[in-house]
Amino acid sequence: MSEAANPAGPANPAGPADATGAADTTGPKGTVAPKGAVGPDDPANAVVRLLWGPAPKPTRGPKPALSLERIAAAGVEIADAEGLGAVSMQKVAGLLDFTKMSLYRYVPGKAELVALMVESAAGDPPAAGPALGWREQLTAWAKLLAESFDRHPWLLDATVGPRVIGPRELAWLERVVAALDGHGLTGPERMDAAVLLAGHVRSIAEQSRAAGPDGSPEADLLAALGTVVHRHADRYPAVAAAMAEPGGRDQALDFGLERILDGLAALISRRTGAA
Amino acid sequence: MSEAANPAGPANPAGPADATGAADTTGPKGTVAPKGAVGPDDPANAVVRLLWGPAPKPTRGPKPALSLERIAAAGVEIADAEGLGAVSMQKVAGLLDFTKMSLYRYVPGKAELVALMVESAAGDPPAAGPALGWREQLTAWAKLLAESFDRHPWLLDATVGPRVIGPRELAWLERVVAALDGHGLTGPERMDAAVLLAGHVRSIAEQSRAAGPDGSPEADLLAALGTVVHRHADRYPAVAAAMAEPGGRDQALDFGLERILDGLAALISRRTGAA
DNA sequence: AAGAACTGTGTCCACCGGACACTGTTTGCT
DNA sequence: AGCAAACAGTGTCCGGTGGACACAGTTCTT
Repeated sequence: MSEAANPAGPANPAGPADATGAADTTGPKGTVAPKGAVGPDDPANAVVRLLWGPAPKPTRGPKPALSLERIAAAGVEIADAEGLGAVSMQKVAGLLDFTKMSLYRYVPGKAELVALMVESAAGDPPAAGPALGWREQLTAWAKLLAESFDRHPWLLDATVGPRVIGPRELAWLERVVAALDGHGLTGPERMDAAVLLAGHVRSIAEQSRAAGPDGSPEADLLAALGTVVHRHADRYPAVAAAMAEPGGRDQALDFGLERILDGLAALISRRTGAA
Repeated sequence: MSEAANPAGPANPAGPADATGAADTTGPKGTVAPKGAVGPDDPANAVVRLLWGPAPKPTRGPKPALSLERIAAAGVEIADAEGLGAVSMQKVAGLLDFTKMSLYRYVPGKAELVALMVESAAGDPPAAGPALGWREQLTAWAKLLAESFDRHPWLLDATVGPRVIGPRELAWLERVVAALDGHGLTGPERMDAAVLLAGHVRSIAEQSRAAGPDGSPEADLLAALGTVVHRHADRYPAVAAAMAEPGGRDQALDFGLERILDGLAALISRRTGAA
């Protein structure tokens, strides 16, 4: 109880600034790492087993007092409140009244913790609605995904870079591909369409996070951008003019969505002959 | 010379795993931070001054031995070679044969360093070609942006989260908005179109990074995904079917681009009356 | 000449992820 | 019934990180 006693010791509400990415290509395991690079089972398959694997065993030692679910939930709680940068092993452990190292009995490392958090926070995709047309299905899908990003903005940070995707995330992909089944698109095209759609929702979520709720510190960034553009209006005339026009903010999601769906509709009607 | 002597001491080619985001909303300055939250000049305006200048002063002390350009270039060099996660103050300083703390004379913190790196690594957008139609301009723009992400994959990590955008980045935005001028779109619509386009290129770049060059460790992730999908083909039938189909990979960028441009063309022709 | 202003350095700190040896609990096997 | 193996949680340690701060050295202005 000595280490994780008071998780909020000194008065620093946020962790240290941290803008690093997840460009970990050589494997996080071991300082020496005698193995070549990616063995057949150790390096990235750990997270595969965690996300997909069967429960390891009903073995005999003492019963675990924790669970992957509780750990992931604690991480999500912290990330929701203070951002992904504030999620650390000690904070998560402290929230559960355990020591940091005990977490390593369940999770091989921080990357895997984040992967579990993503799976936990990503909701379920909309149910398969065979009655609806593909366009309605994809629209509902995009709106729901946007809500997910809105509820857990740190998902944007947690889902950059090469990583293993989990069952929940794959279920989202499945919904899109399934909705596009039987409209003349090839397999790769259906996948590409899914990426296109997800990418759009993602970038809109990022933009709306940059704008901030209203009086938030992020709002200053937007204001700063406005100031800067206005002050250099000679170098950026088109942007300055576009920003000067009044008009609906928060239309970005729908705008891009309509454009994408129009483009898909054009392709589909071209493929299926006519209407 | 004692601290930054041998930057590659123990044999760990990559830094520790790090998947944290940049969700720093309460200000990186000060452990106590007596100020409210975002004063009128201190917190985020530092990076604005850095990116948008002017050069602070031609003052009198000893002449600086470093420059923002050299520092940013060193950071870019490290990030290109080992990823953004490997960029640390000491590594950058070591590469320049300086001490870590000397960097803080030029750069208020790591976040600002990364911002400078982004500005330095982001190339220039294609020149304004008034002779070309909007569609050709946007196509060229997207291809060039994709190349930029391909040359510096860490840009994907460095450009997540709320941040101040720099002159180079704004120039990219300007090109898109300018290309769409005079085709019946409103200002916000032109901006939304830019976000749509940039988001697509971004997500494709992310996907192609996840796929990896060929025999890279990232390729294993893709293989793992294939295995997993195949093993759970009952739960993800549409994805399994789509992935089973042979067909062009690396078409994702063009596919989405064509869809988006088709969608924009539809809107434009609707707005301008006819073709 | 003198002093102000600035640059680069050394030392310190809190915190991070993680290794590892250790104690204590549980349980299956004999 | 006993016992040893297997497992859970802990404490301590380490290298690395971003950053604060006081200090020495250099240069320009007065």
